[in-house]
Amino acid sequence: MSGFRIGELAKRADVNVETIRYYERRGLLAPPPRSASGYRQYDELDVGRITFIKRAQSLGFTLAEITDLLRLRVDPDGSCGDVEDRARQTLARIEGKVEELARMKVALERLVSACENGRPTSACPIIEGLESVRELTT
Amino acid sequence: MSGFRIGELAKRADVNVETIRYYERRGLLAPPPRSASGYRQYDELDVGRITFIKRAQSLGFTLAEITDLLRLRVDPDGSCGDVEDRARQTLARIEGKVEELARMKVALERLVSACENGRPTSACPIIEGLESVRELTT
DNA sequence: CTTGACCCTGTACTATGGTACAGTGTTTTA
DNA sequence: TAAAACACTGTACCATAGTACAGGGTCAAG
Repeated sequence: MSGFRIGELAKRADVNVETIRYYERRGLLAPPPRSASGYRQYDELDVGRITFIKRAQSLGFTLAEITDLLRLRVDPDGSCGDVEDRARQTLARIEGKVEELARMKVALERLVSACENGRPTSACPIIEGLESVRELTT
Repeated sequence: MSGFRIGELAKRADVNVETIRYYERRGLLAPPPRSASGYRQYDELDVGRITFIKRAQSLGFTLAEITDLLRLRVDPDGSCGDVEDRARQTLARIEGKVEELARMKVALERLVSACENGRPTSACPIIEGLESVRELTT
């Protein structure tokens, strides 16, 4: 269970050292234990935490939303109605995102197949692709 | 086909007027025709364009990437190998995003069901849900 | 026992994606 | 026919998410 310092964590999670300290300031990462000389001590779990933050970000979540996501948990003695609500809201957002991605996928696949057939496409096939899908879907 | 001005477009696409002018400066929207007095003239298609930009953004694409996406099209006389490549790369990214969302979904669903059972969860169920999907199998 | 590679805090700067005027012209409406 | 209401350009400002020092301490290797 090797502990390591911030530079090593930055390397493993493929982010800047300053980004890690920034996440700590923002409350996305809990202040880690310190060595006798004051160096931050991390472990493998921290790599996962940062990777999660980066992925969530690439899916269009803001750091504020991710902060909230990371705090979502069922408390042993707290009521959990609120947690459940927020989790369900996020689930709904995720489903919406998946649908949008599916639409973009169809539009891009059409573009690729137009390519393969050597057919030119309209001025904006992406948007038109999305619109024609909507005709079929709704 | 009713043409309308920037304020009306902003209202229909639910964005700020300044955002539309900003997108034009950035090259995300082509400069529209102007009225005799110099007012920008838009139509329904522009609503779709802006809606697309907003959605792509919420899926984690940057304006630079969206600009590229919007320009993706098969040219009548240009070679299309490059267009196809870029479209395929985007398709791969989209598939990756869908997978990540699916993982987040599972983690959140587990959280909700832990909630329903009144069981407390660990310090960070979201990340742990993503990492150890097999243990505990709800 | 010093040099180089790290780490610390604190503060300043940057890029992206807008937003908000200021100063001026145009349209609509009371 | 005047005053809202809207549009124009240009420039300045803002929030978010980092990134980059400055000025200093720690520590292993040579």
